[in-house]
Amino acid sequence: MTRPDPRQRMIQSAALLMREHGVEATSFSAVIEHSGAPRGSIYHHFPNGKAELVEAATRYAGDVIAAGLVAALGRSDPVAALHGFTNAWRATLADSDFAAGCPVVAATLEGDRSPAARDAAGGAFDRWETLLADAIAAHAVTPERARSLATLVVAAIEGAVIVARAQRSTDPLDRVAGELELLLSGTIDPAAGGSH
Amino acid sequence: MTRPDPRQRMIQSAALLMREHGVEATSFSAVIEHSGAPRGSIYHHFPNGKAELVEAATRYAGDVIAAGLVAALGRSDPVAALHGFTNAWRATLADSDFAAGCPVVAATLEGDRSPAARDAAGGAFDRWETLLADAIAAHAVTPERARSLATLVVAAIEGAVIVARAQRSTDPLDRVAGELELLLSGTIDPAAGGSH
DNA sequence: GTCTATACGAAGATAGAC
DNA sequence: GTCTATCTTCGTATAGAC
Repeated sequence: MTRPDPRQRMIQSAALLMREHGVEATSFSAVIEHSGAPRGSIYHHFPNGKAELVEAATRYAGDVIAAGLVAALGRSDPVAALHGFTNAWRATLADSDFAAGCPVVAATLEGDRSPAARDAAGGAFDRWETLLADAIAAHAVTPERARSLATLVVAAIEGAVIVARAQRSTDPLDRVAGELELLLSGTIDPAAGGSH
Repeated sequence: MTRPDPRQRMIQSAALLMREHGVEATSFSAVIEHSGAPRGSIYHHFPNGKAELVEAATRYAGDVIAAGLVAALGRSDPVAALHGFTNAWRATLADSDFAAGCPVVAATLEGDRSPAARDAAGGAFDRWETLLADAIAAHAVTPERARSLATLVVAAIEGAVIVARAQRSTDPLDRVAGELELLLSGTIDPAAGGSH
Protein backbone atom coordinates (compact mmCIF):
# COMPACT_ATOMS: atom_id res chain seq x y z
CA MET A 1 0.00 0.00 0.00
CA THR A 2 2.30 2.69 -1.22
CA ARG A 3 1.06 6.22 -1.24
CA PRO A 4 0.08 7.27 -4.73
CA ASP A 5 2.10 9.93 -6.46
CA PRO A 6 0.96 13.56 -6.34
CA ARG A 7 -0.29 13.53 -9.89
CA GLN A 8 -2.65 10.66 -9.22
CA ARG A 9 -3.86 12.20 -5.99
CA MET A 10 -4.61 15.45 -7.78
CA ILE A 11 -6.59 13.59 -10.41
CA GLN A 12 -8.65 11.77 -7.81
CA SER A 13 -9.28 14.96 -5.87
CA ALA A 14 -10.29 16.78 -9.03
CA ALA A 15 -12.83 14.07 -9.83
CA LEU A 16 -14.26 14.24 -6.32
CA LEU A 17 -14.50 18.02 -6.39
CA MET A 18 -15.93 18.06 -9.90
CA ARG A 19 -18.79 15.79 -9.01
CA GLU A 20 -19.80 18.05 -6.12
CA HIS A 21 -19.08 21.54 -7.39
CA GLY A 22 -18.67 21.25 -11.13
CA VAL A 23 -15.64 21.80 -13.32
CA GLU A 24 -15.55 25.57 -13.15
CA ALA A 25 -15.64 25.63 -9.35
CA THR A 26 -12.89 23.01 -9.11
CA SER A 27 -9.98 25.40 -8.85
CA PHE A 28 -6.35 24.46 -8.61
CA SER A 29 -6.30 25.85 -5.09
CA ALA A 30 -9.15 23.53 -4.12
CA VAL A 31 -7.45 20.53 -5.70
CA ILE A 32 -4.18 21.34 -3.94
CA GLU A 33 -5.90 21.69 -0.61
CA HIS A 34 -7.99 18.55 -1.01
CA SER A 35 -5.19 16.34 -2.27
CA GLY A 36 -2.43 17.75 -0.12
CA ALA A 37 -0.31 17.85 -3.25
CA PRO A 38 2.51 20.37 -3.46
CA ARG A 39 1.56 23.75 -4.84
CA GLY A 40 4.53 24.30 -7.04
CA SER A 41 4.25 21.22 -9.16
CA ILE A 42 0.91 21.71 -10.82
CA TYR A 43 2.28 22.80 -14.16
CA HIS A 44 5.00 20.24 -13.89
CA HIS A 45 2.45 17.42 -13.79
CA PHE A 46 -0.09 19.14 -16.02
CA PRO A 47 1.76 21.29 -18.56
CA ASN A 48 -1.47 22.12 -20.35
CA GLY A 49 -3.00 23.44 -17.17
CA LYS A 50 -6.48 22.92 -15.94
CA ALA A 51 -7.83 21.48 -19.19
CA GLU A 52 -5.39 18.62 -18.86
CA LEU A 53 -6.29 17.98 -15.23
CA VAL A 54 -10.01 17.99 -15.99
CA GLU A 55 -9.53 15.62 -18.89
CA ALA A 56 -7.48 13.24 -16.75
CA ALA A 57 -10.05 13.37 -13.96
CA THR A 58 -12.87 12.64 -16.39
CA ARG A 59 -10.98 9.71 -17.84
CA TYR A 60 -10.18 8.45 -14.35
CA ALA A 61 -13.82 8.63 -13.26
CA GLY A 62 -14.90 6.86 -16.41
CA ASP A 63 -12.40 4.09 -15.75
CA VAL A 64 -13.45 3.64 -12.13
CA ILE A 65 -17.11 3.28 -13.01
CA ALA A 66 -16.35 1.01 -15.94
CA ALA A 67 -14.32 -1.22 -13.66
CA GLY A 68 -17.23 -1.37 -11.26
CA LEU A 69 -19.52 -2.32 -14.10
CA VAL A 70 -17.21 -5.06 -15.27
CA ALA A 71 -17.00 -6.47 -11.77
CA ALA A 72 -20.76 -6.33 -11.17
CA LEU A 73 -21.64 -7.80 -14.54
CA GLY A 74 -19.05 -10.52 -14.06
CA ARG A 75 -20.56 -11.87 -10.90
CA SER A 76 -24.28 -11.47 -11.55
CA ASP A 77 -26.89 -11.01 -14.26
CA PRO A 78 -27.67 -7.52 -15.63
CA VAL A 79 -30.69 -7.01 -13.39
CA ALA A 80 -28.78 -7.76 -10.20
CA ALA A 81 -25.86 -5.65 -11.38
CA LEU A 82 -28.21 -2.76 -12.06
CA HIS A 83 -29.65 -3.16 -8.59
CA GLY A 84 -26.20 -2.98 -7.06
CA PHE A 85 -25.34 0.09 -9.05
CA THR A 86 -28.39 2.08 -8.08
CA ASN A 87 -27.72 1.09 -4.47
CA ALA A 88 -24.24 2.51 -4.74
CA TRP A 89 -25.64 5.75 -6.13
CA ARG A 90 -28.13 5.93 -3.30
CA ALA A 91 -25.30 5.67 -0.81
CA THR A 92 -23.24 8.31 -2.59
CA LEU A 93 -26.14 10.73 -2.62
CA ALA A 94 -27.06 10.18 1.00
CA ASP A 95 -23.47 10.23 2.28
CA SER A 96 -22.81 13.55 0.57
CA ASP A 97 -26.12 15.13 1.60
CA PHE A 98 -27.06 15.10 -2.09
CA ALA A 99 -24.05 17.15 -3.08
CA ALA A 100 -22.23 14.48 -5.08
CA GLY A 101 -23.17 13.59 -8.62
CA CYS A 102 -21.26 12.12 -11.53
CA PRO A 103 -17.94 13.71 -12.56
CA VAL A 104 -18.47 12.60 -16.14
CA VAL A 105 -21.73 14.51 -16.31
CA ALA A 106 -20.00 17.57 -14.88
CA ALA A 107 -17.34 17.33 -17.56
CA THR A 108 -20.02 17.11 -20.23
CA LEU A 109 -21.99 20.12 -19.09
CA GLU A 110 -19.05 22.46 -18.83
CA GLY A 111 -17.30 20.90 -21.76
CA ASP A 112 -17.39 23.94 -24.00
CA ARG A 113 -14.07 25.08 -22.61
CA SER A 114 -12.54 21.62 -22.37
CA PRO A 115 -13.37 19.74 -25.56
CA ALA A 116 -10.92 17.03 -24.63
CA ALA A 117 -12.72 16.41 -21.34
CA ARG A 118 -16.06 16.39 -23.09
CA ASP A 119 -14.77 13.81 -25.57
CA ALA A 120 -13.48 11.73 -22.67
CA ALA A 121 -16.95 11.92 -21.18
CA GLY A 122 -18.50 10.77 -24.43
CA GLY A 123 -16.07 7.88 -24.52
CA ALA A 124 -16.90 6.92 -20.94
CA PHE A 125 -20.62 6.85 -21.66
CA ASP A 126 -19.98 4.74 -24.74
CA ARG A 127 -17.93 2.23 -22.80
CA TRP A 128 -20.54 1.89 -20.08
CA GLU A 129 -23.23 1.41 -22.70
CA THR A 130 -21.18 -1.20 -24.51
CA LEU A 131 -20.45 -3.15 -21.33
CA LEU A 132 -24.11 -3.18 -20.41
CA ALA A 133 -25.25 -3.92 -23.95
CA ASP A 134 -22.96 -6.92 -24.24
CA ALA A 135 -24.20 -8.30 -20.95
CA ILE A 136 -27.82 -7.82 -21.96
CA ALA A 137 -27.26 -9.28 -25.41
CA ALA A 138 -26.02 -12.46 -23.76
CA HIS A 139 -29.53 -13.03 -22.49
CA ALA A 140 -31.36 -13.71 -25.72
CA VAL A 141 -31.85 -10.12 -26.79
CA THR A 142 -30.85 -8.76 -30.18
CA PRO A 143 -27.76 -6.55 -30.22
CA GLU A 144 -29.77 -3.54 -31.34
CA ARG A 145 -32.32 -3.91 -28.58
CA ALA A 146 -29.58 -4.57 -26.04
CA ARG A 147 -27.86 -1.37 -27.11
CA SER A 148 -30.95 0.79 -26.75
CA LEU A 149 -31.73 -0.77 -23.38
CA ALA A 150 -28.19 -0.09 -22.24
CA THR A 151 -28.41 3.54 -23.34
CA LEU A 152 -31.70 3.89 -21.51
CA VAL A 153 -30.21 2.50 -18.31
CA VAL A 154 -27.19 4.80 -18.40
CA ALA A 155 -29.21 7.89 -19.31
CA ALA A 156 -31.99 7.18 -16.84
CA ILE A 157 -29.65 6.63 -13.91
CA GLU A 158 -27.63 9.74 -14.67
CA GLY A 159 -30.85 11.69 -15.01
CA ALA A 160 -32.27 10.22 -11.82
CA VAL A 161 -29.17 11.23 -9.88
CA ILE A 162 -29.65 14.81 -11.08
CA VAL A 163 -33.32 14.89 -10.15
CA ALA A 164 -32.47 13.35 -6.78
CA ARG A 165 -29.89 16.06 -6.11
CA ALA A 166 -32.33 18.81 -7.04
CA GLN A 167 -35.04 17.39 -4.81
CA ARG A 168 -32.67 16.25 -2.09
CA SER A 169 -34.31 12.86 -1.97
CA THR A 170 -33.49 9.38 -3.20
CA ASP A 171 -37.13 8.80 -4.14
CA PRO A 172 -36.67 9.70 -7.80
CA LEU A 173 -33.79 7.26 -8.02
CA ASP A 174 -35.87 4.59 -6.32
CA ARG A 175 -38.69 5.01 -8.82
CA VAL A 176 -36.34 4.99 -11.81
CA ALA A 177 -34.46 1.97 -10.51
CA GLY A 178 -37.73 0.11 -10.02
CA GLU A 179 -38.90 0.82 -13.54
CA LEU A 180 -35.55 -0.12 -15.06
CA GLU A 181 -35.37 -3.41 -13.16
CA LEU A 182 -38.93 -4.23 -14.14
CA LEU A 183 -38.26 -3.49 -17.78
CA LEU A 184 -34.97 -5.34 -17.87
CA SER A 185 -36.18 -8.43 -16.04
CA GLY A 186 -39.21 -8.54 -18.31
CA THR A 187 -37.13 -8.33 -21.46
CA ILE A 188 -34.13 -10.57 -20.94
CA ASP A 189 -34.18 -14.32 -20.72
CA PRO A 190 -32.76 -15.28 -17.32
CA ALA A 191 -31.94 -18.79 -18.54
CA ALA A 192 -29.70 -17.62 -21.36
CA GLY A 193 -26.17 -16.38 -21.12
CA GLY A 194 -25.66 -17.58 -17.59
CA SER A 195 -21.99 -18.06 -16.92
CA HIS A 196 -22.76 -17.33 -13.29
CA MET B 1 -45.82 42.48 -29.76
CA THR B 2 -44.27 44.84 -27.27
CA ARG B 3 -40.67 44.46 -26.40
CA PRO B 4 -40.25 42.77 -23.04
CA ASP B 5 -38.77 44.73 -20.19
CA PRO B 6 -35.05 44.47 -19.46
CA ARG B 7 -35.54 42.28 -16.44
CA GLN B 8 -37.39 39.66 -18.44
CA ARG B 9 -34.86 39.80 -21.25
CA MET B 10 -32.05 39.28 -18.78
CA ILE B 11 -33.81 36.27 -17.33
CA GLN B 12 -34.32 34.73 -20.74
CA SER B 13 -30.73 35.37 -21.74
CA ALA B 14 -29.49 33.89 -18.49
CA ALA B 15 -31.48 30.72 -19.12
CA LEU B 16 -30.11 30.45 -22.65
CA LEU B 17 -26.54 31.01 -21.52
CA MET B 18 -26.91 28.65 -18.57
CA ARG B 19 -28.01 25.77 -20.73
CA GLU B 20 -24.94 26.16 -22.95
CA HIS B 21 -22.19 27.19 -20.58
CA GLY B 22 -23.44 26.41 -17.09
CA VAL B 23 -24.29 28.70 -14.22
CA GLU B 24 -20.76 29.64 -13.25
CA ALA B 25 -19.82 30.68 -16.76
CA THR B 26 -22.97 32.75 -17.16
CA SER B 27 -21.51 36.04 -16.01
CA PHE B 28 -23.35 39.30 -15.71
CA SER B 29 -21.26 40.67 -18.56
CA ALA B 30 -22.38 37.82 -20.79
CA VAL B 31 -26.02 38.32 -19.83
CA ILE B 32 -25.78 42.05 -20.50
CA GLU B 33 -24.21 41.49 -23.87
CA HIS B 34 -26.63 38.76 -24.90
CA SER B 35 -29.77 40.52 -23.78
CA GLY B 36 -28.76 44.03 -24.73
CA ALA B 37 -29.98 45.09 -21.34
CA PRO B 38 -28.48 48.19 -19.75
CA ARG B 39 -25.39 47.61 -17.65
CA GLY B 40 -26.24 49.88 -14.81
CA SER B 41 -29.54 48.34 -13.84
CA ILE B 42 -28.49 44.85 -12.88
CA TYR B 43 -28.62 45.38 -9.16
CA HIS B 44 -31.71 47.47 -9.56
CA HIS B 45 -33.59 44.52 -11.03
CA PHE B 46 -31.79 41.84 -9.03
CA PRO B 47 -30.87 43.30 -5.63
CA ASN B 48 -29.59 39.94 -4.43
CA GLY B 49 -27.19 39.71 -7.32
CA LYS B 50 -26.43 36.70 -9.41
CA ALA B 51 -28.12 34.21 -7.12
CA GLU B 52 -31.40 35.97 -7.72
CA LEU B 53 -30.92 36.06 -11.47
CA VAL B 54 -30.04 32.38 -11.61
CA GLU B 55 -33.05 31.46 -9.52
CA ALA B 56 -35.35 33.51 -11.74
CA ALA B 57 -33.86 31.96 -14.87
CA THR B 58 -34.30 28.46 -13.47
CA ARG B 59 -37.90 29.18 -12.56
CA TYR B 60 -38.50 30.68 -15.98
CA ALA B 61 -37.05 27.66 -17.77
CA GLY B 62 -39.13 25.34 -15.62
CA ASP B 63 -42.26 27.29 -16.49
CA VAL B 64 -41.56 27.30 -20.21
CA ILE B 65 -41.05 23.55 -20.34
CA ALA B 66 -44.06 22.92 -18.11
CA ALA B 67 -46.19 25.03 -20.44
CA GLY B 68 -44.95 23.00 -23.38
CA LEU B 69 -45.83 19.81 -21.54
CA VAL B 70 -49.32 21.05 -20.74
CA ALA B 71 -49.90 21.99 -24.35
CA ALA B 72 -48.57 18.71 -25.73
CA LEU B 73 -50.48 16.57 -23.24
CA GLY B 74 -53.61 18.57 -23.91
CA ARG B 75 -53.74 17.81 -27.59
CA SER B 76 -52.46 14.25 -27.71
CA ASP B 77 -51.90 11.10 -25.66
CA PRO B 78 -48.76 10.68 -23.53
CA VAL B 79 -46.91 8.64 -26.14
CA ALA B 80 -47.42 11.20 -28.87
CA ALA B 81 -46.54 14.02 -26.49
CA LEU B 82 -43.34 12.23 -25.55
CA HIS B 83 -42.52 11.83 -29.22
CA GLY B 84 -42.98 15.54 -29.79
CA PHE B 85 -40.82 16.38 -26.84
CA THR B 86 -37.88 14.26 -27.85
CA ASN B 87 -38.15 15.75 -31.34
CA ALA B 88 -37.88 19.20 -29.87
CA TRP B 89 -34.78 18.16 -27.94
CA ARG B 90 -33.26 16.70 -31.07
CA ALA B 91 -33.72 20.03 -32.81
CA THR B 92 -32.27 21.97 -29.90
CA LEU B 93 -29.19 19.76 -29.82
CA ALA B 94 -28.63 19.86 -33.56
CA ASP B 95 -29.27 23.60 -33.91
CA SER B 96 -26.78 24.40 -31.20
CA ASP B 97 -24.14 21.97 -32.43
CA PHE B 98 -24.74 19.98 -29.23
CA ALA B 99 -23.92 22.91 -27.00
CA ALA B 100 -27.37 23.45 -25.54
CA GLY B 101 -28.73 21.35 -22.72
CA CYS B 102 -31.31 21.96 -20.02
CA PRO B 103 -31.00 25.09 -17.86
CA VAL B 104 -32.70 23.31 -14.96
CA VAL B 105 -30.05 20.61 -14.99
CA ALA B 106 -27.36 23.28 -15.03
CA ALA B 107 -28.94 24.93 -11.99
CA THR B 108 -28.99 21.59 -10.20
CA LEU B 109 -25.37 20.73 -10.83
CA GLU B 110 -23.96 24.03 -9.71
CA GLY B 111 -26.59 24.48 -7.06
CA ASP B 112 -24.24 24.35 -4.09
CA ARG B 113 -23.79 28.11 -4.31
CA SER B 114 -27.40 28.88 -5.19
CA PRO B 115 -29.64 26.76 -2.98
CA ALA B 116 -32.65 28.77 -4.09
CA ALA B 117 -31.97 27.93 -7.73
CA ARG B 118 -31.45 24.29 -6.86
CA ASP B 119 -34.77 24.23 -5.05
CA ALA B 120 -36.43 25.85 -8.04
CA ALA B 121 -34.92 23.09 -10.16
CA GLY B 122 -36.30 20.45 -7.84
CA GLY B 123 -39.71 22.07 -8.06
CA ALA B 124 -39.55 22.16 -11.84
CA PHE B 125 -38.72 18.47 -12.05
CA ASP B 126 -41.57 17.70 -9.69
CA ARG B 127 -44.06 19.67 -11.76
CA TRP B 128 -43.02 17.98 -14.97
CA GLU B 129 -43.30 14.60 -13.30
CA THR B 130 -46.73 15.42 -11.93
CA LEU B 131 -48.02 16.64 -15.28
CA LEU B 132 -46.80 13.50 -16.97
CA ALA B 133 -47.98 11.22 -14.19
CA ASP B 134 -51.50 12.65 -14.28
CA ALA B 135 -51.67 12.18 -18.02
CA ILE B 136 -50.44 8.60 -17.77
CA ALA B 137 -52.75 7.80 -14.87
CA ALA B 138 -55.68 8.80 -17.06
CA HIS B 139 -54.91 5.79 -19.22
CA ALA B 140 -55.78 2.98 -16.85
CA VAL B 141 -52.55 2.94 -14.91
CA THR B 142 -52.35 3.13 -11.12
CA PRO B 143 -51.17 6.47 -9.74
CA GLU B 144 -48.05 4.89 -8.26
CA ARG B 145 -47.04 3.26 -11.51
CA ALA B 146 -47.87 6.43 -13.43
CA ARG B 147 -45.61 8.38 -11.10
CA SER B 148 -42.64 6.07 -11.49
CA LEU B 149 -43.10 5.99 -15.26
CA ALA B 150 -43.20 9.78 -15.30
CA THR B 151 -40.00 10.01 -13.26
CA LEU B 152 -38.33 7.55 -15.60
CA VAL B 153 -39.32 9.60 -18.64
CA VAL B 154 -38.05 12.87 -17.18
CA ALA B 155 -34.81 11.37 -15.89
CA ALA B 156 -34.11 9.36 -19.03
CA ILE B 157 -34.62 12.30 -21.37
CA GLU B 158 -32.46 14.60 -19.28
CA GLY B 159 -29.82 11.90 -19.13
CA ALA B 160 -30.06 11.22 -22.85
CA VAL B 161 -29.54 14.90 -23.63
CA ILE B 162 -26.36 14.83 -21.57
CA VAL B 163 -25.03 11.70 -23.25
CA ALA B 164 -25.94 13.18 -26.64
CA ARG B 165 -23.99 16.35 -25.87
CA ALA B 166 -20.95 14.37 -24.75
CA GLN B 167 -21.01 12.19 -27.85
CA ARG B 168 -22.11 14.99 -30.18
CA SER B 169 -24.78 12.78 -31.66
CA THR B 170 -28.53 12.46 -31.37
CA ASP B 171 -28.26 8.67 -31.50
CA PRO B 172 -28.40 8.20 -27.73
CA LEU B 173 -31.52 10.32 -27.58
CA ASP B 174 -33.04 8.32 -30.44
CA ARG B 175 -32.43 5.04 -28.63
CA VAL B 176 -33.79 6.33 -25.34
CA ALA B 177 -36.85 7.85 -27.01
CA GLY B 178 -37.52 4.55 -28.77
CA GLU B 179 -37.35 2.58 -25.54
CA LEU B 180 -39.52 5.05 -23.65
CA GLU B 181 -42.20 5.08 -26.35
CA LEU B 182 -42.18 1.30 -26.50
CA LEU B 183 -42.53 1.02 -22.75
CA LEU B 184 -45.19 3.66 -22.46
CA SER B 185 -47.32 2.43 -25.35
CA GLY B 186 -47.09 -1.08 -23.97
CA THR B 187 -48.20 -0.03 -20.51
CA ILE B 188 -51.00 2.46 -20.98
CA ASP B 189 -54.45 1.71 -22.32
CA PRO B 190 -54.94 3.83 -25.44
CA ALA B 191 -58.73 3.50 -25.17
CA ALA B 192 -58.90 5.01 -21.70
CA GLY B 193 -58.68 8.65 -20.74
CA GLY B 194 -59.16 9.92 -24.26
CA SER B 195 -60.52 13.42 -24.11
CA HIS B 196 -58.79 14.03 -27.42
C1' DG C 1 -33.65 53.35 -14.18
C1' DT C 2 -29.43 53.77 -15.96
C1' DC C 3 -24.70 55.52 -16.03
C1' DT C 4 -19.47 55.38 -14.74
C1' DA C 5 -15.94 54.35 -11.74
C1' DT C 6 -14.02 51.48 -8.66
C1' DA C 7 -13.14 48.22 -4.79
C1' DC C 8 -12.07 43.61 -3.89
C1' DG C 9 -11.06 38.91 -4.44
C1' DA C 10 -9.99 34.79 -7.04
C1' DA C 11 -8.77 32.49 -10.91
C1' DG C 12 -5.27 30.56 -14.41
C1' DA C 13 -0.77 30.92 -15.83
C1' DT C 14 4.38 32.12 -16.04
C1' DA C 15 9.21 33.02 -14.38
C1' DG C 16 13.03 32.04 -11.97
C1' DA C 17 15.23 30.38 -7.59
C1' DC C 18 16.30 26.21 -5.09
C1' DG D 1 10.01 18.46 -8.40
C1' DT D 2 8.81 21.94 -5.69
C1' DC D 3 8.89 26.73 -4.03
C1' DT D 4 7.56 31.79 -4.08
C1' DA D 5 6.38 35.78 -6.38
C1' DT D 6 3.99 37.98 -9.79
C1' DC D 7 1.23 39.11 -14.00
C1' DT D 8 -3.10 39.43 -16.06
C1' DT D 9 -7.76 38.81 -16.56
C1' DC D 10 -12.19 38.47 -14.99
C1' DG D 11 -15.74 37.96 -11.69
C1' DT D 12 -19.21 40.04 -8.24
C1' DA D 13 -20.55 43.87 -5.93
C1' DT D 14 -20.87 48.85 -4.33
C1' DA D 15 -21.00 54.01 -4.53
C1' DG D 16 -22.57 57.99 -6.19
C1' DA D 17 -23.81 61.01 -10.26
C1' DC D 18 -27.43 61.85 -13.62
